[in-house]
Amino acid sequence: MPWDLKSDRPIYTQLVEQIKLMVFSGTYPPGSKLPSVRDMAQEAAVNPNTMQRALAKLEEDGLIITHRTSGRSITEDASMIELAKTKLAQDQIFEFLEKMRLMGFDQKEILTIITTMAKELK
Amino acid sequence: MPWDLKSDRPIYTQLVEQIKLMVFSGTYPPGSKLPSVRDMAQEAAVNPNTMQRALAKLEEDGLIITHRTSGRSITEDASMIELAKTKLAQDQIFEFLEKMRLMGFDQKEILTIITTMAKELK
DNA sequence: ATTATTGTATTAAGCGCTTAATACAATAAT
DNA sequence: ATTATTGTATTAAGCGCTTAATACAATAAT
Repeated sequence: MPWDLKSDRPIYTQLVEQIKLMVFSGTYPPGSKLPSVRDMAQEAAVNPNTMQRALAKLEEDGLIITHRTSGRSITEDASMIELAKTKLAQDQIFEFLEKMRLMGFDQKEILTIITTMAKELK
Repeated sequence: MPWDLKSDRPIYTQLVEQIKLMVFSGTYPPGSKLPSVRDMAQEAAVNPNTMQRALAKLEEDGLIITHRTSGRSITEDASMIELAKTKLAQDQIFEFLEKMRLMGFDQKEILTIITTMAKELK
């Protein structure tokens, strides 16, 4: 099942984002083992080099740990994951509110629209 | 004043987005004249070719009209602008809600977080 | 001990984006 | 009539991203 990748942004940044979401949602719990670079690359239908680049970025951020020859795993630090999750959520909201503000919506309108849509999604 | 451009996405798409926001917010009202490609390029601190590309995209979307030698202007069709504005807003919200859902937040949490942040921004 | 799997590195090619330097035709401004 | 301004087009260069094809060292699995 190839992942949902658009062409309007570098692929590796999208991989970083999607893997982050999987970590935050518990698809890959703290301490769990990740598939190999090659397997993940095939799963996402990208070149291993590109997946490698995404994983390297995640390691740089401290979310993932590399064990030289036995693959990679998610950090054991659950509170750190929780922190990163909260930060991502806040960044998303801030960016969204800022864009809506620039479009000329005021707070009241924004809240009305979002509650309506949230309910529609069941 | 150079515009706020990041390096994680093509510049021309960011120009499209920012110009759209200016149209939606009324900075450039329906029917109003736009500065020349060269002027806008200098204002945003990008190459004229890049700005040209952004403007061509906006014209393709019908938001802007080109008058061969007397520059460009915003469409007179105010209702069409309003429609595009609403669509952009909904797309933003949908994308945001989807990302939050993938992170594992439920509706109630999302609404709590966003109302809190919206109030903080005054 | 041998084999398979791990992350990692390198090289070459192709692609789109961006910039820079020009040039041109059409026409608005003078 | 002349000049300046408009959008537009072209060419060349550089850059980062992505892929493909390999290769290697370390070590887990057998």
